[in-house]
Order: sequence, then C-alpha cells, then structure tokens
Amino acid sequence: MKSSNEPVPKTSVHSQRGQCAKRISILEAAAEVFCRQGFAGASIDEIAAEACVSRQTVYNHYREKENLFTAVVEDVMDRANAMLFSILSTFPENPDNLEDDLAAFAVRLSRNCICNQDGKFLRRLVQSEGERYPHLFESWRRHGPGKIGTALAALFARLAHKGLLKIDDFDVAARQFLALVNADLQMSTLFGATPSEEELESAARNAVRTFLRAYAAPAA
Amino acid sequence: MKSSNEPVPKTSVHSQRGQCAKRISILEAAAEVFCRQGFAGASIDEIAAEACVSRQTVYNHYREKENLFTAVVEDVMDRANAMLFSILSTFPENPDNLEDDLAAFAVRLSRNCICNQDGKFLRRLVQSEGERYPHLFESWRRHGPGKIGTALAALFARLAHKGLLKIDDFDVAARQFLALVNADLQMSTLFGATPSEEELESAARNAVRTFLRAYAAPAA
DNA sequence: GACGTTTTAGACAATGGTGTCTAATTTTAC
DNA sequence: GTAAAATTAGACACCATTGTCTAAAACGTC
Repeated sequence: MKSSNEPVPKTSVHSQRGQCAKRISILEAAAEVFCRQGFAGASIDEIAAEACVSRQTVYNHYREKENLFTAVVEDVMDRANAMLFSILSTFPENPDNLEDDLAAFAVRLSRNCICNQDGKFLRRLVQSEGERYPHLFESWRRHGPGKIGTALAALFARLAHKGLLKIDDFDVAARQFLALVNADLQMSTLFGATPSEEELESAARNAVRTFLRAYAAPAA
Repeated sequence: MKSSNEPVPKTSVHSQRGQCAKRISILEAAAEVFCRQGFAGASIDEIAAEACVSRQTVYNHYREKENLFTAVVEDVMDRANAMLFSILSTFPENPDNLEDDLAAFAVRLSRNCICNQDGKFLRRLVQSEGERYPHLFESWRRHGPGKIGTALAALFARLAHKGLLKIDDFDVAARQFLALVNADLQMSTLFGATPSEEELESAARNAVRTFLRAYAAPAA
C-alpha cells in the first residue's frame, strides 16, 4: 500500500491514542478518496465503503467531513515528515563518491517522498484545497515544499563545509536540487503515474549531473 | 480546430462561431470558478452569477456541466499556447548577452505563462482533474508541461548550434531550465499568490546563473 | 413597429450528499 | 458469561445541485 521498501515507521497516526484498526482504516481510505476526488468530490459513503466500515462509524470517529479531512492531512504530513528524516539520515557522513551518493539519495527521495502515495496526496491537495484551508498546509509551505527544503539546505551546508560543494546560497541550491530531480518526473507525477525504477534513476542522474556541474567545488 | 477569421476577441474562444459577449463571459467566469472550486465543487449557479447571466443561458450555450468544463479547458489551453509562442518569438535572434537575455526571457515566461491566471488554472486542473479527464489534458502532457518543453528545446538547440551553449540532451536541458525557473516560485505559486516583479526577477537570475554554470559553452 | 431570437426568472423533479437517530448486533473487557 | 462499548444497517430530514420546462421580457433586425 505504501510502496516503500525503506526503513520506515508504519502508519503513524498523529496524536490520537486508542487507535483501533478501524480508525486507521478510515484514515487510509479517506486519504485515497480525498486524493482521487478532492474534498468536494469525495463522499463519506465512498470512504466508508473503501474502509470496509459503516458510515456511522466514520461519523463516530470524526465528527464531520471537514474534521476527517484535516485529520487525514495531518496524518499524511506526519508520515511524510518521518519518512523524510529517515531518508536524510541515510546520507553518508563522509561520501566517497559525491555524484553516486547524491544520485542514490535523489532516487530514495523521489521514490519515497515525491512519487509515493503521500507525496502525490500532498501535492494534489495543497494545489486544489490549499487556498481553501490555508491554516492546514501552512507548515507545509512554511518550510518550502514540505520541510524538505530546509533539511536539504542543511545537508548541502555540511557538504560545502567539507569542501565538496561550492555554494553561495544554500536555500536556493536546495530548492534547485529538488526542482532538478522533479524536472524529469513532472510529466509522470502530474498525470498520476508512478515512474519506474529506471525512470527514477535516470531522472536522478540527470539532476545530479547538472547540479554538480553548477555547484561542485573545483578540483583541488 | 477551424480557426474562424472573424475579428478575434481579446479572449480567444477556441472553435465556436457566434461568439456573443455572453458566451465569452460564461467561459471566463467558469474558468474562475472551476479553478477556485475544482470541477465537483463548482456550481452552475455560481458560474452564472459570476458571468452576470441566468443559469438557463449557461445551459443554452453548453449543454451540461461537463461540456462547459471541457470548453473552458480547451479555451485556456489555446490562449496559453498563443501566449507561449508570442513569448518565444521575443528571444533575440543573435543574443548579445546570453545571461541577460535568458533572464529576461525567463521573467517573461514565468510572468505570462506560469504565474498568470491561465497557468495557475492549468496547473491546478491538470493536477486535480487530470486523471478523471485524461483525454482533455493529453495534448498538455504530451508535449511536456504545456508544449513549453519542446519549444524550449528547439531554442536551446539553436543556441547550441551558434556555439553559445554546450548541451548533450536538449529536452533534458529544457525541462531543467523550466524546473529551475520554477524552483523559487513554487512556494508562491502553489499557495496561489502571484509573485511580485522582484521575485520573478530574482528567481530568473538564480535559475539562469545555475543553468549557465552547467550549460554555458566554455569561453572560446 | 413587427417578428424571430435570445435571455430571463422561477418553478420543478430527480438525484445525491451530509449529518442524525434508532434499534439490533457484534466485539471487547472483565 | 455478562455487561459495556463499539459497530452496523437502515431510515430520516435537510439541503444543494443538476438539468428541464414555461411564460414573460428584452433584444436586434428589417
């Protein structure tokens, strides 16, 4: 379901305790349906059916549709955040081949943060409902696209400090790195398809090659 | 596809003749509302009100909601296309300062194709309704993000042929150029704000600087 | 001014959604 | 095994929306 073969927390469920299976099931189904249909187009009946749960149960757990929606968004954001930091921690402390390491990193990032179900959900929902629920996605957009921006900037700062990169503005570089990785994937992700592993690797290669041409520290 | 040679109204209206002001007014209002609310969330009543037209008139011109929606999408795509080629034609045949020319070009592109109302509409609607109406946006995604990709690739091929750029894959370079320009604007455009002219210029500068570091032909 | 067309407001049925309620049934906890 | 809690199906009122229909009004053109 979650298309991740990485070390990952299983379905994190935000801040509520008392997490019977139903509750989680509803959250997952709701994410699916909200993502497919948008807020207005999604019906509680459809969500209940997809969760294999009666409609009343949905109302028991989440008072109303809007409430369910915010719960879903928060849940997905939590999970996406956990995933992001899990992936960031995989970057080697002392890279031996910067290009390869960055490419592998980019592949993991795009596979598990951008092209997966949660990434698609967030992109789509921020786009279509972001203006209607500004408070909901505030934290998302506050830290650039999903906090990835600032975390990446920190990573690049570390690499620059080690003399591996030559960067004047870390934030700009981070945004550009993400943008480059996305460049070859946009076609696929926009339409909704999940790119193959080969596409991911090719996109990462292209991105890293260009990024390093622009930002690699001149050979000593 | 039959382009009428009747005097073209400032808002292009695709393929129908008999373009009374009402028809255009409805198209514009519908674009607004569909963009704000998505397909499911938009109501004909709201569109009619925004167009200052009775609901019946909407139904007279466009049989049903879905029909109106496709008409709007086609209209916006036509207009966006025209705008794109108009902008492409502004790039100087023999650039005297590549960085400045590219930056100015990027500003025009982002201002008039990406950050404007039509760009926002297309991005949002492709994202949220693209899977539901794959045929509608096929041409959009066929040629990369809105045909800009292939057109840009051709431009870069020309510049490479003149010895100003050194590019191995023009399509990749085109996608990356667009991605870089977007990198600094995503935050704003995702949320729905229209960036100021300064932001546009700064984004273009950042994008072009990185792009040229990666792709500028080595000085002769 | 007359005539055909377009537009309008409003009523209308049909549909589908939300959220509530109830009473029966299942699950869980003790 | 029993009591409490959770879940279920179904009916329900309420509301918004789509799309149709009608008869009156406005419009444009000759």
